[in-house]
Amino acid sequence: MQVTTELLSTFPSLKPLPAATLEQLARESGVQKFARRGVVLSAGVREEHVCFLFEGRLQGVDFTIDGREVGLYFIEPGDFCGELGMFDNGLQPEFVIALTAVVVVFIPLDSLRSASLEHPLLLGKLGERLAARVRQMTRQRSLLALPNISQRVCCQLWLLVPDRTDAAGATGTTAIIVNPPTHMEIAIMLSLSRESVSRVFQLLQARKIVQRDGANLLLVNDLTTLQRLADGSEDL
Amino acid sequence: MQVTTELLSTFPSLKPLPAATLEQLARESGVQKFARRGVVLSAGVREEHVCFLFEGRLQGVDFTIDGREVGLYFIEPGDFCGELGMFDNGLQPEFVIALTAVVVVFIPLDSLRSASLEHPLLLGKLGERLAARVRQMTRQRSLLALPNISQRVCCQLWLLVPDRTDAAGATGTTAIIVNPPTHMEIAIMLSLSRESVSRVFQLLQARKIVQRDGANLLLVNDLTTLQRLADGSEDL
DNA sequence: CAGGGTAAGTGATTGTCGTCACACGCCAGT
DNA sequence: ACTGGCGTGTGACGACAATCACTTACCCTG
Repeated sequence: MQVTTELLSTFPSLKPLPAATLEQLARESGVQKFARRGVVLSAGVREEHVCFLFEGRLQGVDFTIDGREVGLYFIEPGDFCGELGMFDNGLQPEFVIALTAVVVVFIPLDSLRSASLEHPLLLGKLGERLAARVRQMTRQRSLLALPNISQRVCCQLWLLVPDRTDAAGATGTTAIIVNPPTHMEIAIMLSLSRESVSRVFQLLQARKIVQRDGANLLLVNDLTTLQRLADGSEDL
Repeated sequence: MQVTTELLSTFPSLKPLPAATLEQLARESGVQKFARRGVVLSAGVREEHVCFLFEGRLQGVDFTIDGREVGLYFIEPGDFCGELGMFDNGLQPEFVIALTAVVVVFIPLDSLRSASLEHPLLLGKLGERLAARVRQMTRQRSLLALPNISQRVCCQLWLLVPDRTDAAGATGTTAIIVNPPTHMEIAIMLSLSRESVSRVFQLLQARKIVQRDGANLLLVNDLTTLQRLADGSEDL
């Protein structure tokens, strides 16, 4: 399908590029749709494109030797993935799959490489993204070391809260998580069983800390307590 | 302490740089020694240096909210850490501590930045390093999801084997790990208790798969079986 | 409206791993 | 030679999370 410069400039990392460069990129790129559970990038192969997410939600996943699914990170619209190939010649380390129906733009690594030669800014953006990945993975790694399972779930939930601030009370005590991950998705992010996640959610709902609102809305009624549960100063 | 260009050129990432650049870097850098357990880089602060390891061994560690230590990666001589600051303006995400007495060279971010403006190669090296970090963390993450504890330990052990190849038998069946991590260090890498690691090692030693040789040498007598244990085709 | 797929809730059971408590050997320092 | 610290080995015990096996609810889609 045809890619327009307008489409490309919806992506924050590409927007600063001059029109001519965007046109060049647009010519060499392609749009693609995937259904839920579709495999957008495959692990173990040399992916020759960076994948920009226009619509929907992606997840980076890996698999253990014994076939267990492992959740790594989420990708939201406007963000991208598969940028590792820009930095070395290795293989794509993880799968990227569609959590919902998605629309993505594939830009060839080569095109981005030549674009970034003229516009180091672009390379900078890619570097920032990679650095953010490392930070996110480090945070997630310490989550996994929490021996208390409820705390782990609460921490993850806390990380899903949009624009949380460190000062708990200051921000008001309620928030909304749109399109929250399913229990299963949370479970594989935290190396837990789905049932365990489900049971933690039962407790959270019983204490009115969170509350479902339809299929794709999760209300966090008591941010303060959630944070206290997350940082371990309170037990569920 | 004074840094010489000879010292800097022992580092593979810096060696390709022209002499003039190395001299400039040398003038702005410093050597420092740390005792075992010394804190080389601190999490949560803006580190203004990249840290090149000349001698000894470093480990990246983080801490959970409840104070548990989390092992992230090892740094061997010739390699470096703290390069995240080159890519964004964020804080150092993890601690880097000395596992043995170490000698490190601190090069200011600013110096590296100006050097990399003239020599994009250097930036490339830093990018490769970052990409390698992401790959390593991804691999480690799937390790953590293994439900079987012995398999987890065996996998980690397998990763510690120098120049292992995928073809198990082809490489001969024995290897040597120099300065193997302590049980405790392995435990925090895998989010296990020290005792559990100890017990797995007992089994491995009973089956003559590994064998200690003095304090700082671990012989892997049966690489083939170790690999089978690691990939789950055999149980301990 | 039936039917199938997916998400979620729940109880019973089992196995495992962390914790605690201790002992041992080794080495460096005084 | 005594000490203290550290790395390690080991048993007993209890807590707790995974697993299994259902059920329920909620959609799409035909």
